Amino acid sequence: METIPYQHDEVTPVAASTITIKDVAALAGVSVATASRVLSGHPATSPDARASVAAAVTELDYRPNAQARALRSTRSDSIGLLVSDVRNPFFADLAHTVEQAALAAGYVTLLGNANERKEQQDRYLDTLISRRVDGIIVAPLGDGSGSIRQLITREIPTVFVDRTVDGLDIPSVTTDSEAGIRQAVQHLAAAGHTRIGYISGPQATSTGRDRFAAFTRAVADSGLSQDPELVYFGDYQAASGSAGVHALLQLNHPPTALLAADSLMAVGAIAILHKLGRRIGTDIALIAFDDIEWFALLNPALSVITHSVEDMGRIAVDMLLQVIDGAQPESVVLPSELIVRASSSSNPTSPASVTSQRTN
Amino acid sequence: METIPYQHDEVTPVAASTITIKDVAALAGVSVATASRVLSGHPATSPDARASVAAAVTELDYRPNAQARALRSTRSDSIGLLVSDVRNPFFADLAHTVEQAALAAGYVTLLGNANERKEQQDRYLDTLISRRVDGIIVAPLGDGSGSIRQLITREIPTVFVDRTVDGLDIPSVTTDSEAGIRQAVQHLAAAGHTRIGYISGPQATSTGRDRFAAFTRAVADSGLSQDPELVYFGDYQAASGSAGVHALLQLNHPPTALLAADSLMAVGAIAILHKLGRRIGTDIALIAFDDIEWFALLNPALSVITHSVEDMGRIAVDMLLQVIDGAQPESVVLPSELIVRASSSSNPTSPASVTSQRTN
DNA sequence: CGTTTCCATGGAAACGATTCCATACCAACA
DNA sequence: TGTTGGTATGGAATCGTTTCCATGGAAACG
Repeated sequence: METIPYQHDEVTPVAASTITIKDVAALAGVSVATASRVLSGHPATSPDARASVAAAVTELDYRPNAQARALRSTRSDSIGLLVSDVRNPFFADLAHTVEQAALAAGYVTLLGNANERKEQQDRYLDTLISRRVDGIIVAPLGDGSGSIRQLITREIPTVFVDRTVDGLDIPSVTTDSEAGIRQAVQHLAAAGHTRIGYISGPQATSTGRDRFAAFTRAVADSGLSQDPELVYFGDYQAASGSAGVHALLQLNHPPTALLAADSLMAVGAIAILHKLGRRIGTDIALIAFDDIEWFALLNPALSVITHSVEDMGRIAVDMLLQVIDGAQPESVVLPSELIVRASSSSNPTSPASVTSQRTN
Repeated sequence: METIPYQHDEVTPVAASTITIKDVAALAGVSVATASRVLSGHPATSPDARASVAAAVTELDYRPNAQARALRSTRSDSIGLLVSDVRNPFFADLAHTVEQAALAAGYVTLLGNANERKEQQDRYLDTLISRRVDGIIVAPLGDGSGSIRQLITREIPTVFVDRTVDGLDIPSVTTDSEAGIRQAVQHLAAAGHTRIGYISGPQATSTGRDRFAAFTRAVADSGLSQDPELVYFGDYQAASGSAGVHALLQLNHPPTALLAADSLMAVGAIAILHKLGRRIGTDIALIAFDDIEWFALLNPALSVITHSVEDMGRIAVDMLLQVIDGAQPESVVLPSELIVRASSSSNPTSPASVTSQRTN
């Protein structure tokens, strides 16, 4: 691809490998100290100094070195956001909200991706700590072991988001899965389902445990089958959703309805149900935790348990700023709610789900 | 939420507000210089020194200050990735691939989100430059004005990804849209469509321009209608996909097939087509640029023009590492290809698309 | 045994900002 | 006029590293 090399069609500084505040001060005819004061908006500066420094800055096209500034002032004006999986639309949305909210407050966001793996989480935590970010928002994974403990020992401002870690006293903003899951189970029970298959998240995450516990309670309270075989433990990734459906449909008494604990596993579930020729909303009911924009575009539209990712991100940033300021904000629990669409409209008398069909 | 305060159930360093290399050196009984050499793997160190420093490091749980290191060594071991929109699954996947590839090469990735807006792109570029990242991968927006010019004047290692900017001599990895779009148009022409509506990306992006040009050429070469009214200019966001469908269907001679220039606009298009009761693949054909995993799960499954985001991310990181090492890699152009699914199986004789239906 | 070579080491100077402290100036007051 | 007080300024220390340079000792060579 031929491109025209850069042309000097306007006055640009020569070479300018590295321009420091010293150069600015020299050109402005003031000391480094004064230049620094002007640049950081210190009140004790004369109009003269402000003018000449400003002129020098634009002429030299000076950009302060954030490293040096952070080293001396112990603030980096950056926060870290550690999510479990950027490809999960829920976390992509969260990243977007957090990043925008942080930017508005004058912080840049460093995004890390744990890939649902503890060692990657630890690696990124170490990196973020090493870079001396001013605070960290993390959707944690695992128990309190490993690098996560340093958040406490080093007193690094931290907020947990979506998930928590038992035994760590860190403010969090999470979702109350209980309400949404209860509504979903009751909704399915009302349609006559007695055997609901549950594709659970990993028990190494608090959401995995909480949602599973909520499901267990709801099933018991509604008098439905508590057959442990109806629960498949996945890992919040699409492939495990497929595997879960596969396993559950092979049971002697397969479920007539399915509840997937997150959106990616729901995607996996839908994919394999399509492949097996099971009609969602007709042969089998399906509800997913997490609302994704295009879930409503599926045919049939997917019933979901929704919770506000915008609120979660915004509040998390808000809380983190408070922690950075030395406050100790209360943890926040956001509501969840069932949205009924066509995918959960089937009832258990549909023909295809009565007999168990072996698939390979 | 009651949690048990952190317990000292193992030997942990006291308080440890900030542990520097000086503390490590003191405990190890060596000088700071030696400690530094051991830590950075300098060959000129004795086994004794290595052992005692290593012991001190673990005992104190020392983490080097990345700011200070970067300040002195002018390397930050970090790269910046500036994408147009994290919520776009294509860029989420790209972010994931880039981040993993960079991590493998020992770099952390700072993710910025331009939100398809030039001022946010400039803001993030300034920030990344300020933080002295070792290199930048950016899916650029707009012309060569604003902060983007600094990438050249400051000689910052940069690679363009997905998009380019005219007149800037920077290596890039992009997709050859031509082939895929030509296949799509020919496929639709073969089914008898003569009026294809095109929901274009913004002309401020190179992909927006390239794909539009490719569409125009393909339509001309296939002898189809070149009516300029059949083109709607969107902004790569979902809402503009809806707006585009709305506008195109209101024409006196509405199109019988639609081609959307990216996945988000396709999502918007699908949403409004559902709402209007137009059956995709029956009343109207639809093809989208960008393949997203769940596009195949839609009913009818969506025909797409696919290109490999994994290759793109991997190659971009690879090229950036080369540029950082002082090389000048050649730009890479990846292929695109049509995948035919059910959404483009309709032909123009379907009833609903013959008359123009006013909608509001 | 004397000289050269090599290697491990420590002192100290950077890196580029912020910030403490002392100073010089000017206005205001007694 | 002499003291006070406030304000703008510059010099210099500092943040936590890396790295240059000099040094000392041991090994290797003649």
